[in-house]
Amino acid sequence: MQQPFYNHPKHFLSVDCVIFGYRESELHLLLYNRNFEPLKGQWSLMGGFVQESETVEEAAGRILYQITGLKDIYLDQVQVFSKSDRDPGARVVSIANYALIRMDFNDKDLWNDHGAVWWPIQQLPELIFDHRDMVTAALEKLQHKANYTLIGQELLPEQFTIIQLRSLYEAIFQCSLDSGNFRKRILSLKVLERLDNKDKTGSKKGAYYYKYKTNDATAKVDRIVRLIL
Amino acid sequence: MQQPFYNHPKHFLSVDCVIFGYRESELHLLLYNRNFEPLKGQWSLMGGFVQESETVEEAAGRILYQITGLKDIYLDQVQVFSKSDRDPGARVVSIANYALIRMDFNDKDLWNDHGAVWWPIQQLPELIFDHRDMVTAALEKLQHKANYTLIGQELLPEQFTIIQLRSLYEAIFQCSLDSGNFRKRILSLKVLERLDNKDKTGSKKGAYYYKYKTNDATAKVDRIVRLIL
DNA sequence: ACAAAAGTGTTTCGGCTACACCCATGC
DNA sequence: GCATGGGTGTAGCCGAAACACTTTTGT
Repeated sequence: MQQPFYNHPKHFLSVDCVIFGYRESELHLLLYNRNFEPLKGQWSLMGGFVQESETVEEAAGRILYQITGLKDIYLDQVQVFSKSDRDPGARVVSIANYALIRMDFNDKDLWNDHGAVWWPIQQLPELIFDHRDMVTAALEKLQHKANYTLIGQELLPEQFTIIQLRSLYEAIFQCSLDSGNFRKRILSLKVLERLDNKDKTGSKKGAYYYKYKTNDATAKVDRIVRLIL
Repeated sequence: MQQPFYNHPKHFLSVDCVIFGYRESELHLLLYNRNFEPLKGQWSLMGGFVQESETVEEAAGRILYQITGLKDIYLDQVQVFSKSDRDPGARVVSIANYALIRMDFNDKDLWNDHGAVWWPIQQLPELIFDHRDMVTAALEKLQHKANYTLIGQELLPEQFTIIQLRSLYEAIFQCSLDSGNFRKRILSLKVLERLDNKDKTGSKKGAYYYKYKTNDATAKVDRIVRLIL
């Protein structure tokens, strides 16, 4: 069955990143406008080729760093896309990843230089190749993650209110959640710590800020949102 | 950021298959004994290289066909493994997949020729490279799938009893499940159909055989086993 | 009749839902 | 005071867990 290496073909390997951000009760994606041929002017995910000595994860991190100037971004593998005609230029096998970043914590100049623009996820432009499928698969994976770990550290500011967290969940799952029940469920996980200051922008009373307690916020929990009814 | 294709390296791309089977209340893996150097005589997952014109899924299907003689095997992508030193022979990026097959439905000669042997998952031999990590990741993915769809079509015979199905779930999740509650939960999904014949091997009374109703057995359901307590 | 496994019923408990209600504050 | 959003309380319901109980049949 097996043959020596040199009898087998080699492939271009690329990494495409579905970069999620959150602002004003809506999920956003960071897309970029291709400033080179082919398909110049069209919208695409951030991507690049895997180099000789790096892992897929390192390649994705490198690409994110080039565009955002940020290191240690949360990254998760989604799926391999390998249809041989997916990229008309050449046979390229691509590994889709998704990343979570705080939209405010970024160097605007850097991504402006790259032609990167945040798009609300409900109104995405047309994307090249199979990038739209990558977005769909990445969103599913994000939903799953959000359901089994308390997400938000990566997408929200250091301090956030329970209301902001609920809005984030509503944006991720595209459904409305009962405010009282959501609060109780989240607080029962005991991973958030209430701070003394309040966010007064939303009301006169003000809403307490919370932050993640320790770094054990990655602890797995039973599902937060019941998806199938 | 982007450069033309020809400035980027190409990579060997392989596919490794974690092949699950089920027999006698235990999950098994189909492993093979390398009959070629390097590492001749050591145990490994089934694998092979992705060819020029095939997708990753096709490559995995082809490899499974070579070993089992079966087509249309259930296959699911697990994860990409890309550490540059994972295969000491060369830099090979590998995509782990898992497959589900019925252990009885197979051509023994075919896999004997390939040096393939079923191992109970509790007593696996040492595996080469990072194949052990692949098994772990595949099992997690299988657990997730089994929790959200009624699995078994791929692993059990056409006809099976609820008791067999429960044993399968106990093998997958490595825990014991209350027999009455499991039965009620499964039947409430309304995807199984009771047949008129019984399995008399386990008791004098006999246990009714069931089979999957239509092909909508892939319907998603709320979690069957609560994992986090 | 008895044993043993298959299958059903029943009780209890906890958590989730829905919604009503209190709280704090700026105007 | 009262409108507004933040936050808490609660009754009811549903499903899951635990386990007792019934059924079937070979010996």
